[in-house]
Amino acid sequence: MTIREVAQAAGVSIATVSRALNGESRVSAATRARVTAAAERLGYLPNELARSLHAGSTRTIGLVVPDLTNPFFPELVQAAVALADERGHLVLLCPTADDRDTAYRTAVALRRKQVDGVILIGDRIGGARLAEVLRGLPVVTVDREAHVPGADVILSAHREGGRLAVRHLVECGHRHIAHLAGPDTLRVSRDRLAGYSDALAEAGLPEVVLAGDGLDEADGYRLTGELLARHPECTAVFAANDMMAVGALSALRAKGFDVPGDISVVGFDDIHLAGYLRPTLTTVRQDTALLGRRAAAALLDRIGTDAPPIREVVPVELFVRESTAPPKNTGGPDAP
Amino acid sequence: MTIREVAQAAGVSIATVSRALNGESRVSAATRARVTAAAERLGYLPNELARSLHAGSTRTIGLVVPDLTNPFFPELVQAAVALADERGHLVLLCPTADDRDTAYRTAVALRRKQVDGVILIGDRIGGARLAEVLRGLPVVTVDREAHVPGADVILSAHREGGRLAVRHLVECGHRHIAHLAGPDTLRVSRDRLAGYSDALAEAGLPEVVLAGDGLDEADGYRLTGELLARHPECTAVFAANDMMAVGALSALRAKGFDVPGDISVVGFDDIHLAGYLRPTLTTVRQDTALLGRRAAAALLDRIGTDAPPIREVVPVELFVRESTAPPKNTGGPDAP
DNA sequence: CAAGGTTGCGGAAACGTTTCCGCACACGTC
DNA sequence: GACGTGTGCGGAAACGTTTCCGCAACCTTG
Repeated sequence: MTIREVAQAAGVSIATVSRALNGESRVSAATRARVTAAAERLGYLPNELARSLHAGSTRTIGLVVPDLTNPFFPELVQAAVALADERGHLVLLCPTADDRDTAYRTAVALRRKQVDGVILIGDRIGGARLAEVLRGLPVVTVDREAHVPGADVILSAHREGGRLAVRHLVECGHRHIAHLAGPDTLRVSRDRLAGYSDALAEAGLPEVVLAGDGLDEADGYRLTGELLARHPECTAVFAANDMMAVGALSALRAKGFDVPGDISVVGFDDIHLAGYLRPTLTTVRQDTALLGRRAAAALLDRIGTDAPPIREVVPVELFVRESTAPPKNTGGPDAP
Repeated sequence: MTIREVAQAAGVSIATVSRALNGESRVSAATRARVTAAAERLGYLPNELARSLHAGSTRTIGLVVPDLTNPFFPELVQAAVALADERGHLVLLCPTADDRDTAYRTAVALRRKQVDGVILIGDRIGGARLAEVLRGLPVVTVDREAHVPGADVILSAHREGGRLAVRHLVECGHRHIAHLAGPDTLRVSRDRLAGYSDALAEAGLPEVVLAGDGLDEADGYRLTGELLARHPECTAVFAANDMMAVGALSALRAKGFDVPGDISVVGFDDIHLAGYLRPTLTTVRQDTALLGRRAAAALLDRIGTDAPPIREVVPVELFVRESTAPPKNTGGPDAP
């Protein structure tokens, strides 16, 4: 079903069909009616390929995401796609398994498809080859500093989140607050640690940092064991993420500690599980949906215009639940 | 960077460039070397739009999914995209919010983009208009019977899953097993209910079915209250999904019942939470990744060929955890 | 050495749009 | 009545490929 058949059916030229259907001026009401009727009757749908080839724009963007299995990403992806849709763009979804080569291959494929722009999510991709193949294309990176020159950067306020979490513990009255840190190869780990340090510096309190190789439950469990052995004075723990906090809760339960009676625990991420644990977990939530929306909006704003790259930090929010309370012995500000 | 510039740089015609880069025969080794060198040097990437326009195939498929926020879908999507990638296809991701109009709009957009095929996921979409716009295009529907004529159908074994869950309870020795059903407007609810009935019929046991308006925690909580009031003889509950099972656990805890001591509970879906509840939840897991892989594979198999539509049921698996045990009073087969 | 086949390559058509340019015609104006 | 002005429309170019067809040169074969 091509424009030619519509033209024939309406008894006009293809140029006129195109003008009539695109709302262009310079076409009489009568012929426009005939053309739209014919198009309707034949079920004509313009071939977007041909349109794009001519126009040099596909109204399609690429979304490169490490791993949808990680619960952090689906909401972000959903929000980004929804915003793109609102603004008339489709999204090519490309999981990369957080792998540099795959990311490069993907970028090449996206370029060949002539996408109008690319959103890059994830910490572990980048590199000169990637930057090279993306050169000249609008790019937005999410949750990592750009290794692609000229890219917009949308970040979650990890550092501010760490500060919020620890400030909450300080305000509860805790004086010895430990941090179960993630690997310092990850920016998020470093930023959350920095926030922890900020808050303790503000309050003039000492730091106790235990760093793990990973960010999962096992790391949290193990580090908590070490913590109890080496720093018995601590009455509160800020874990670098919720899964480590889950491990911490298990370890504390195993050793007979009450949470939050003996020790308070704060996590980071607000995974779904957090509200179902016993006790429910105080944690910091990233606004993943907003992150996705802002990333897509930034990209679409940049397409067409040649605005300078922006850098935007999306706020996080502290959710106080059952796992934090004033310390029993020392007494917090609210204690008698 | 077009093929023309490469041709000029290599001192040959564009036809020769095309042949050289596509591994076609009929081009001498010397010129091929010159051409590939020039292409490499200039960083030439073929414009896939033009290729597709000519070839009538975009190597792109559409993936229409209700809602990525539902933890059922991301893994499925990931697997489908991964398989498509393996076979050289890209994926346009289209969330529909489970809405008929959006699904229709989406289908139109995909058709205009000339996708080679479409995977439709979700229960609530369909309709004559959708079928009309998709006519002639390879379509695979996942987890619902096709309302699109000629579509392949990939299903999870919901009925078999219900049967497995209830058979497990029967084998534990339960004689009064209730079902907390979902709304009968949903095929999954009906199928799981059917499996429940199958297993009880096999065992010659009576049915006790309470149906809710939805499938969430609140429904599970409310129905469990009714169940305890009206059917005190029941020692086991099969909930239509895990969230209802979570509600059931809460209700039972609230009324002072021990799980599995007094009452056993089985869910369906194996959501992440299931392994973290107290007690951990016995449940049936759909193989969402396999569902996604099979859907994508079926679609790609169908593109090009004109094989007849297939119908495939992907097996489910029972995960026995802490929430099920033989009944205390009556004694199961293992009881003294 | 002529005839026929093979090899390597270029010209040009085709895919389906959009849009520029130009043509014909009607209309108003001097 | 000649002349601009504006309106409505068609022809054709262009977007960047792939591929068909044809042409020249070479090789084989009798």
